[in-house]
Amino acid sequence: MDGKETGSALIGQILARERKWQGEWAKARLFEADPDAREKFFCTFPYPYVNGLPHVGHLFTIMRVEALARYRRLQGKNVLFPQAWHATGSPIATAARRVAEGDEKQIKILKDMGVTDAEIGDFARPEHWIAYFVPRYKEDLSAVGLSIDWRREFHTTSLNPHYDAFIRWQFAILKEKGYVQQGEHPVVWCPKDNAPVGDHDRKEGEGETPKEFLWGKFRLRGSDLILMAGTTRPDAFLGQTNMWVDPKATYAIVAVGDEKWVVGKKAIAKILEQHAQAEQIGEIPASELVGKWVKGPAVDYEICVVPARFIDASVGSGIVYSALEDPVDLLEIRTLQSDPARIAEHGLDPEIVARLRPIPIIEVPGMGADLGDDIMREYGISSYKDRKKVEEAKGELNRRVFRKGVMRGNCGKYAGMPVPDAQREIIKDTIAAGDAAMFYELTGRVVCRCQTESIVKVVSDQWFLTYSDPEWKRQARDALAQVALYPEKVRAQFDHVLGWLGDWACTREYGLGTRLPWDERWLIESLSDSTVYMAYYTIAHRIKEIPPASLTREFFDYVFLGKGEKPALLGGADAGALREEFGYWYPLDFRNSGKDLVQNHLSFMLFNHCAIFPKAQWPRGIGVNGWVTVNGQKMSKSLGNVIPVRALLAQFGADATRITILNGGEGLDDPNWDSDFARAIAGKLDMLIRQAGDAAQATGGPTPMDAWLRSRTHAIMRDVTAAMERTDFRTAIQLALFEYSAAMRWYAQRTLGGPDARLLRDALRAQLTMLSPFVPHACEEAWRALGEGGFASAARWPESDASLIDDDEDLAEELVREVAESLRKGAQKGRIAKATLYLAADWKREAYARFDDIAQRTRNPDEISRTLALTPLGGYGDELGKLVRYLAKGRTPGRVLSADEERSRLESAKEYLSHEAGGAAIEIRAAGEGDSKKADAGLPGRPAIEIEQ
RNA sequence: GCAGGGGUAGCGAAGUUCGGUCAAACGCACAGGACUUAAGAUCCUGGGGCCUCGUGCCUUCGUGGGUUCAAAUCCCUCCCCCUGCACCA
Repeated sequence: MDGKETGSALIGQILARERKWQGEWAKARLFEADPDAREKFFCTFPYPYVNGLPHVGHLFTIMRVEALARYRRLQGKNVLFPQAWHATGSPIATAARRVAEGDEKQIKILKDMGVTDAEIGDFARPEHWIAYFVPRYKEDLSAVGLSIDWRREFHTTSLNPHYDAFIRWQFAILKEKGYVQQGEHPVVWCPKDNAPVGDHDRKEGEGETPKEFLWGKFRLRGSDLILMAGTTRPDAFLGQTNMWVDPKATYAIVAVGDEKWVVGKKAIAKILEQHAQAEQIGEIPASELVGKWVKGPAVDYEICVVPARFIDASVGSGIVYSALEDPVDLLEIRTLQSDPARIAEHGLDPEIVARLRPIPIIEVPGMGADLGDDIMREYGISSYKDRKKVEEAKGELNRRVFRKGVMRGNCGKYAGMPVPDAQREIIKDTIAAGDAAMFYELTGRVVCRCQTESIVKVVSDQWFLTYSDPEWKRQARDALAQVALYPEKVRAQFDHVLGWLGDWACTREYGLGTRLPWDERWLIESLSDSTVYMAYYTIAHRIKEIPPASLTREFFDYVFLGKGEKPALLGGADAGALREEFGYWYPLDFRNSGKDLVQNHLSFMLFNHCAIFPKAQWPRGIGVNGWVTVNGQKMSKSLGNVIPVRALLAQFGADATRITILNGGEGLDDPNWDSDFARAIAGKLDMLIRQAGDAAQATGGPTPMDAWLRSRTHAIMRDVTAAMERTDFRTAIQLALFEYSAAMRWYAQRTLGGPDARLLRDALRAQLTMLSPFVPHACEEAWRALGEGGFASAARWPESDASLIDDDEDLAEELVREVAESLRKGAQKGRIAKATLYLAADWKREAYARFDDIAQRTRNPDEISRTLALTPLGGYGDELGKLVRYLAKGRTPGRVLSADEERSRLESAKEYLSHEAGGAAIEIRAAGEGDSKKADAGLPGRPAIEIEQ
């Protein structure tokens, strides 16, 4: 039999064991949570999108919920851990359509997930994706041994009329409170399909989005024409000096509302797509504009229209305004100013042209008033022909202005504002004043699957959740203030997000989901139908028995808000029981997700709870974690290292998988899946079970080491408990598994195999209980081997008894450990006949104590020496100096044991020490006893050792 | 670019809040030893350099500076990695 087969036999055994315990738990209904007299704990993992199977990334996030759920259960809480499935949105619908179209790529994706040829056809129907993936997803999570109450399982969308009714209720309330409003919204649009082009529908240009451009209105003197100039720098309106036009172009005159806009001809289509009615009513050559005066936004003076070689009438609006700030503009105006022939040719007034120069409006620290000149000097630019340098300089200047710029005193109400703030304000003000309009450009080329190039279209009847609403934001901040965050560090990010979140387009035209109750043309978008559904879990198992026809506004109002009379239900269910159950479980105590959801889902959850529920029902805890890496590598489809959960289970079993993933990291760091660790841990778990069996057979009575083991294990229990409270599961595992086991080993060594049987079993029981959130199957097995009844998963979390924790015990064992180590080393060099231990002199102990005292205020070695020299210890001169130098290196001693304490500990450890020294005789002497040169060399906690061979 | 989080030994990862007990916990991997017929498991030991082997010296915590008697830890510069920047799950 080769190694491989042995391995697979072993894993078979492990899997069988795990299945057995999962069966036992189910039989005992251990995880089915119903309201009772106990304190409750309600925790969730966001329902996954069911277009695939769980992988190691999902596993980490859900395991954090699982570990906490099991921990709280052991603490005696009534824990609800439910799970449901998300099908809302377009990916499944799109993928199903592709299957219907026979798309090879899509079919291959399904086959890679184990779908057979015969089954493929079924996936043309979106609902089949739910029917297929939900049971398999559940199978995987069950095989992990998660303590989920599966009775409450459900899936989203209109395919589940109960949930559908719930979401319609939620939106009815949001609408009523004014949090859903219609407005304009730019979307990437296919002119041929006449439909939005989502990322999934693109042949080219994934991730490209519409970018804002403000078009400023520059009104022509003595005319009703308005020159439109696009800009990304509206702050520069305040320093505007002139207009640029393309001298060779002929511009279009377009009627927009009751205004006549002058734009490049290509811009007409853009106006049509992004604004209402527009009609070309004429045209005007650039030559008729050059030399004319216009009045632009945000200032009260007029500026002159000037030709520029770099302007292309087919880009943007075709017209640009200038503040003569950046190198491109500056170089252009200077070449014009030094070219009288060209000035004449365009019929410009040379004096006016000569007067054109920048108006400093922005202060950038470290730069002079003339930003353009400054940056050109820095880049050593002398001519516009230095194209590359000019572009670089322009970019750098823009960056500096945006990052560090502040509006100068001449900027009126914007004076003193950082540039980004000023931009925001100016956009708002100029649009409000009718002096500007917002337009969009794509950040890059987008091509629809139908081969047509996409454009930006402004949809005017899109529905929004108004997350920009100041009052709503204020409430969300309140909700954030009262929520516990794990880790607390993410609060900064949440703070930022709540401020930054704007209105959210919450409806879609295409996909799966719930129809907007008052405008059935629209589907509710997937991030918006999952914001308060945790409440639905509390009644999910009971609501299934109620006919959908009974799920009215009044029903949900009563159950979730306690409003109105108890409604009578079809089918005889009692709405009062649902109301009670909701009241018992809500609010949510813990929700955990990856850090990517902070900026949408988790923040939305806070907002929507504020909108719908009273403060007492707002979420209490949010956990956030990093992104899993696999054996140190980033996980990605292209690297092919996205490991499905089922593959991990098959290779390592549930327990090893569970503990490995949680041991991979904590906090916001990206956790790492370490296959080597997973392989190694399986053996350790078996050992735990064997140890439990051995402990059950042990018969010994009390030993001198018992106080130490109690102290040590209770200290670890205390620390594990603290780590669990912080959801620092990695720390908890390190302590409960490795530190705790190390303590047990030391105890075994020191008692030379004769442990106190009761203490040993107590200690082991506590360890198994602490480990059961991580490796529950092995713990159950060990639990029974230990002779315990019931389940480790239903045991009582060990409570640390502070009165048993004695730091002196550790100190004393440290001493033994130190001596034993020296003896072992000595014994390696040759047989030891006798070892004599010389304890430290009392003056050294006093020096340690005084050093410790002084170190409270200073660690400066000179100062400490000087202070100590003034005490009676000063008489030890050089020796004292050496000691201080040694201690000042950083070894702050803290407490030291007395000579008597050291002596008695070493006496009681004599047998052990002798054993470690290969049977040598051990003698313990006071400092200076006898005439060995080692006699005075002992230090507190470190006796000098004289070895005779 | 902006916001947030990171960069410590072959690898993973503590330590950074409050500067000094940090050549750096713990684990994995590796090496040596014990046990064993052997392998595995288990247990013990070791892992920057130097030697006078110690209460020794030197060198290290992304880079380069600074503050301090003392910096992985505080301040500044730069480089690199992760997440998000929206209507998408």
